[in-house]
Amino acid sequence: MISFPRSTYLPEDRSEFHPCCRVSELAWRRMPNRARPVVTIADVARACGVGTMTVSRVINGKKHVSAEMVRRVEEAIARLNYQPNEAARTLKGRTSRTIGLIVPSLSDPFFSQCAHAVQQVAAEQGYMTMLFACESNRNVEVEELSQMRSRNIAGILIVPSSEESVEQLRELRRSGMPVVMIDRTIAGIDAGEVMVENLEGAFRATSHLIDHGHRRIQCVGYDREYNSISQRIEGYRKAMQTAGLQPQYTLVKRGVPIGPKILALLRSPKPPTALFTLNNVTSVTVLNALKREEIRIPQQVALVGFDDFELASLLAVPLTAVRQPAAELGRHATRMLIDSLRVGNGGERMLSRIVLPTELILRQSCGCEPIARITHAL
Amino acid sequence: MISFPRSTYLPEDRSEFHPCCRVSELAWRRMPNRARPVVTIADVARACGVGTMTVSRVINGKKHVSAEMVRRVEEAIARLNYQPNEAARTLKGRTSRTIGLIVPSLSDPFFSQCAHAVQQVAAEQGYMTMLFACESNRNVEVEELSQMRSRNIAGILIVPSSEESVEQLRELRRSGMPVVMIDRTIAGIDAGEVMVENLEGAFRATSHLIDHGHRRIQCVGYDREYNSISQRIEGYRKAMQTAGLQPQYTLVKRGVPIGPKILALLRSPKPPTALFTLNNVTSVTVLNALKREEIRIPQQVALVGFDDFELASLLAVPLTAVRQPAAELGRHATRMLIDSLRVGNGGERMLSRIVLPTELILRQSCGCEPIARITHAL
DNA sequence: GTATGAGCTGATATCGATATCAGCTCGAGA
DNA sequence: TCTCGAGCTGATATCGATATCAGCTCATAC
Repeated sequence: MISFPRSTYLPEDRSEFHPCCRVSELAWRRMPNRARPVVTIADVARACGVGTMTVSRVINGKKHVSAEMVRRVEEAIARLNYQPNEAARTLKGRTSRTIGLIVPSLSDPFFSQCAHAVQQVAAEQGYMTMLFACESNRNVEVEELSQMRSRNIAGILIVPSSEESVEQLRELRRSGMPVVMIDRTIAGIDAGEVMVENLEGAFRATSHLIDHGHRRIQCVGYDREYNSISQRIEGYRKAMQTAGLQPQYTLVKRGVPIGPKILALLRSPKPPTALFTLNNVTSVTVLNALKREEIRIPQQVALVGFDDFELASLLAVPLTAVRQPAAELGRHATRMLIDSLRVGNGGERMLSRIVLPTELILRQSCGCEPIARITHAL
Repeated sequence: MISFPRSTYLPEDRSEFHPCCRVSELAWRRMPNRARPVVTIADVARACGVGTMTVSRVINGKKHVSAEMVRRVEEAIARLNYQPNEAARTLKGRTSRTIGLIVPSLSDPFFSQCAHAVQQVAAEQGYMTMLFACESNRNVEVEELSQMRSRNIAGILIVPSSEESVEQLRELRRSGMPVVMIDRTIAGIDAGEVMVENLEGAFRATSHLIDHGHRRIQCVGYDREYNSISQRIEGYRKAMQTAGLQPQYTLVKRGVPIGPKILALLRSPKPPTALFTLNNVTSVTVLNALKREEIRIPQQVALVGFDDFELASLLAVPLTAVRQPAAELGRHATRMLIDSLRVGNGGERMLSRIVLPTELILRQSCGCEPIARITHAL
């Protein structure tokens, strides 16, 4: 083996916090606040020889200020590189120009695409995005919601992943905080909703397998804790029922390995000839299991998944999947939230329900040979 | 085709902002601030019949308060569901418990994993994460950095994607704001750095192809605008040089399609027998092009990429790739930043340089048959 | 010539939490 | 008994921006 130079590399040293930083909570709180030299509105006012209100008016409304004065103040602002202190504005104005985004995870491309869109639309509209990833941990979600209140968040976008936070959310709504739920909803909360046509997408996916001549189609996924999953299950059931077929489910709790169950099922006397997976995590898990056992798709078992992803077309067997418009979801939700912030006063009127269509992307895992697209619109 | 019920679906209505919301910037600024009923420290104090300072002491230090008083105040806080107003704290204390994270994009799994780790570590340490995705747009990055100052961000984590922001960053550093650069660095800025062994990883990847008997190995990617890419290029060059081979580059500017270039190259008289792609976007682009032309990997051309991803093993030809510890990168950077916040006063001492090792994950695209792992440590 | 009001500007109070300092109580030591 | 200090508590000022209102100037109308 050829050798080569090494660069500085010190992972052990830093895998934990620096020793001098392991201070008690108490000591940490007593930490002196760093005094950063800041240019305030008073400095700008002094520089122009005017009062602070004049400067404030220039920064904001610009009404009732002479053109000459605007010029002078703007020049001083530029010269001093003044920037208004958002904390002070927030304190006075009661609401920050910041929206909170709570997602279960960012490792899932569905959520990260969604988050990306949210951040972009918000930025365009002058809002910052405070990001929270709760990793489906119930307590974390509750904690995060309470943090939001602390920080005078203007509104909340949430992919709810815990029934525990119902109480919190309801209370936030009562106090006038606009909330938009994305991808899933929690019953009993008067908030905006942006979802996809889960039932229709699942119906279409299942029907497609039926059209391929499959009769024993297994519905596979992680339980029905979210209503979006329930809707997909219902779409599957309806498609099976319509075709006079018996629905079959393999639904497990989060954390239970699903691969072995499917493999066992495929070795049973009357194995399913096709699988319908309820989300992309399930699809990938199942694909991994099938690959390990070298089960051929779609010859031995066909597969259609809910939720498409970028690399689906480059897989060993390109995956047929129901594409959800993740970025669109985020965009619509953000717009809805900001709309409701603008009309002010809780903006109840603006919080509505949007349901976006899905699209069945035909690739090879369902048994289709040609690559084609069927738009979901009927 | 079987028909099924449709749910409410109104995308056109909402593709833009609601008409009533297209207010001028002026009008929007004059929007009345919603008056939200808030429980303040004064309410808690009144409820206990004590002064606000006593309550403040209970919330924070708990020194110099009798046990009985602590009990009474805590009871009142719980009963009233009081939460301190972060804006007020920030205004008084000059620094918020919020860190800013700037990444080029969240659609790239490398960055989204990194962001996820950052958010988690920060949350554990009582910090919120303000997210910014600049989409490699120079002006946006500059704008975002100035927003940070406005919002009294405690510190900045950045995957820098623009030389334009050098000036901004330098000024922020001067004013005592801790900054940690992730994955890439910009010269001339005195900030923390958390990177991977790019040179070594690329050297190893290239050497592996050489060990497979390849002589014409093409280095493919999107220009050298970041130093991490430059280091990878240098690692490739060094490996080629060490083996007495001639390095060959296909480096294009962002936005230029790279697929056609590679295909043209493969049709030339002396085509490369192997490709080394400089990041995962490039790998995927090249894989797409090769698939379209049905070029077999590794028989017609072998491929090793820098940057591994979750689905690499499920691809038509499982990809051999240099794995970067994305989450580790985020974790270390966040720890470094928070360390430096804790020691306070700019925390210069704590801002150091960390370089993490990479790992070459052997799959089939390089020509290796068995699936095995070679740890990068030498 | 004076009244009126429109247009512009600044002094002051305010948002909520906390640093500072002064005041209070109580027990120990002189 | 008096003093002193330790321990606890509250009044006040402060952070930076803005709402409110008062004051000022000037032109027009009476």
